[in-house]
Amino acid sequence: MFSYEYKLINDEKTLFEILNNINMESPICFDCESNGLEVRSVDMVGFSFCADGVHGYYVPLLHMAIGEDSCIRREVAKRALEIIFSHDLIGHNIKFDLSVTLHNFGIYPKRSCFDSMILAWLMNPNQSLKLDSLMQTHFSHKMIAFSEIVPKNSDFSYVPLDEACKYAAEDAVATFQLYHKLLSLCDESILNIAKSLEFPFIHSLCSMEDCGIAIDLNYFSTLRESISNKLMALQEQIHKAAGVEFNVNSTKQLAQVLFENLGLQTQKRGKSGYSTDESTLKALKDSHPIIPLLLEYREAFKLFSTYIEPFLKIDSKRIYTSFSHTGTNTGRLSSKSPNLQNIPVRSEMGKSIRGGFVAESGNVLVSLDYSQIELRLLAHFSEDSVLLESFANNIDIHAKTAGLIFKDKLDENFSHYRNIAKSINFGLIYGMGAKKLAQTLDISQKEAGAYIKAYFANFPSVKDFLERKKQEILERGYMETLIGRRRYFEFDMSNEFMIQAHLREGVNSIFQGSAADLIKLSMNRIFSEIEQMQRFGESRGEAKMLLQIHDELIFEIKEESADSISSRIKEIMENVYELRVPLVCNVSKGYTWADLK
DNA sequence: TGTGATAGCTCG
DNA sequence: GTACGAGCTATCACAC
Repeated sequence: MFSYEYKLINDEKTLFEILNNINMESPICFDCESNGLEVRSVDMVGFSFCADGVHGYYVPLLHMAIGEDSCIRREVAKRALEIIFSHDLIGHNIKFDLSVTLHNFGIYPKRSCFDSMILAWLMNPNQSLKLDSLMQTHFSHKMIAFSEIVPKNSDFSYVPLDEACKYAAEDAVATFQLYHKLLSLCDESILNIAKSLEFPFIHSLCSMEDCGIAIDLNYFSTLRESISNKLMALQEQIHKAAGVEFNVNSTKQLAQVLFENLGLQTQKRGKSGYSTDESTLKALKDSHPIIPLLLEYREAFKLFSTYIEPFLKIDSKRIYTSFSHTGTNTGRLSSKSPNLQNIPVRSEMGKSIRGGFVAESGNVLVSLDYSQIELRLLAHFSEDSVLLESFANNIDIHAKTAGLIFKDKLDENFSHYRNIAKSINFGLIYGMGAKKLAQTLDISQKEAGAYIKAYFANFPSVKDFLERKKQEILERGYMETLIGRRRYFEFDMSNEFMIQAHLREGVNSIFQGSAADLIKLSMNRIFSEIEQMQRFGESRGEAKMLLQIHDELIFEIKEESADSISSRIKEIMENVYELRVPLVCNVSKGYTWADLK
C-alpha cells in the first residue's frame, strides 16, 4: 500500500530547518520539475525531495501564477540544493535531474547516486521503466499523470501550485519507496552490478553529455552546398531516365516507375507491393541506367536529411547527444537527439560527414576501440583451443578461420575465403542460419550450409558452447553476461519460430551484453582517473571523454598530453577484466573524426 | 494539423 | 517467417 504526505515549502526558514534535520547518512530522494525536456535549455520550475519515505516536500522556483515573491529565490535554492547534493541521492532517471541542476545552478552531487529506473532495468530490461507503471506493478498505485495536470502546449510552470506540489511530492515519495522495494526484491548479483557499475556510470554519462563534441559549421555548410547540387542533378537525371517526373523519395511512386512503367523484373516483397531497397536495386544495376543513379541519390539524400541538415540547425559550437542508459535490452547504451552512434563511416561520401566533427584548438581527438571484442568473448566463454591460441598470439582470426575450413582451396583466392570466414564469424555471434548467410555472401543456401558445417567441425567447442547456452536459456528463461547482467525471455512452446528467435537473441546478448559490461567498466575507471567530478562545469582536465560507440571511445585531449594520456587509457581498457584471451585496443588520433582509425 | 505504421538507411 | 542491437527521416493513410 502506498501513501504519502505532501507539503509546499516556500519560505527559507522552513526549508533549511527541514534540510538540516535530515541525518547526513540518509539518502535523499530528489526530483526536479522543469519547463521542458532538453536538459541544456530548460529552467528548473521547482524540485521535490523525500528522505523518510512518507513526506514529500515541494520547493517552487518558477511558477507563473504566484509570481517570484511566493517562490524560493535562486540563491536560496542553490544553497538548499548544495545541502541535498551532499547526501547520497536517489532518483528515477536521475541523470535528467542532475543535468538540469547542473545547467541551472552549476552544482553536481558529491556522493553516490542510486536510480530506481536503472535498478528496475537491471532486474528486467524488457519491462516498462516508467515510474507510474512500476508503481502500478509493485504497489498497485496509480500515480497522478503528467497529462492530467499539464495541458498540451503548456508546461509545468503554469500548473497551479497546489497541484504541482501534490504531483511533485508524489514523484519523490514514490521513487523513494520504489527504490527500497526493488532493493528488497532483487538478487544480490544484480544489486552488485548496480552499485559497482551502473550507478557510478551515471556520472560518466553526465560528463560526456555535458562535454558534447565540437563541430565545424562552415565545413557542414560547404558539404550541404555540394551535396544539394549533386542531389538536384541526380534528380533531374532520374526523371529523364524515367521519362516522367515523380517524387524519388516515395517508394510507392518509385516502384510504379521501375516495375510498371519501365517494366523491370523483380521478386515481389513486402505486404504492399514491390520493394525498392538497396539489395533489390543492386540486383538490377545492369538492367537500366536509372538504377545506379537511384543508388547514388539514396546515399546522398540520406546524408543530407539525416546528418547535414540537422547538424546545421544546431546553433552552437558543440553538439550534444543524449545517452539512454536503459535504452537497450542487452546492456548497451543508445544515443539520441541526435544519435552520434551512427555517424557514417562505411562509404567515402558518408565518411565525409566525420570531417565536420573536430577537436577544439590546441586539442586532438583520440579514438580507442576494442579489437574483435565479441569474438574474444566467444574465445573466452567457449575455451576453444584454436581461438584461444590465435588471440594469444595476435593472429588474424578471420584468416585463421579461413585456413581451417577451406584448407585445400586457399591458394585460389585468399581474400575471398577470408571474407566468407569473416561473415561466418560474425554470423556466430548473431545466431546465423544458412539462409541469411547465403544472402549475405550471395551464394546458394546449400553452399552456406556446408560452410557452417565445416566451421563447426573445426571448432567443436564453439558448437558445444552455443548449444549449451541455448539449452540453458530455454531451461532458465534468461541469459547472463560476463558480470551477470540478465535478460529474460518468455517462451511460448507452441511457437517454434519465436523460440528460435529468442534463442538467437539470447545467445547474441551474451556477446553484445558482455562487451557492454567491459567498456562500461573501462569508462568508469577512466572517468574516475582522468576526470574529477568536482571539475564539472568549470575548467576540466586535460582529457575529456566525449563519446562511446559500443566498442570505441572518443576523447578530446590537449595536444601535448595526448600521447601519454591515451597510452594510460589504453592500459586501463586492456586490463579492465581478466579474460582467457588478451584484450587489445587500437589507438588513433587526429584533428577531425575523419582522421581517426 | 497531428499521429502511427511502414520502408529504408545509418552505425556497432 | 529464421542474423543481433539501436535511432532518424520520409511518405502515406487516417484521424481530428
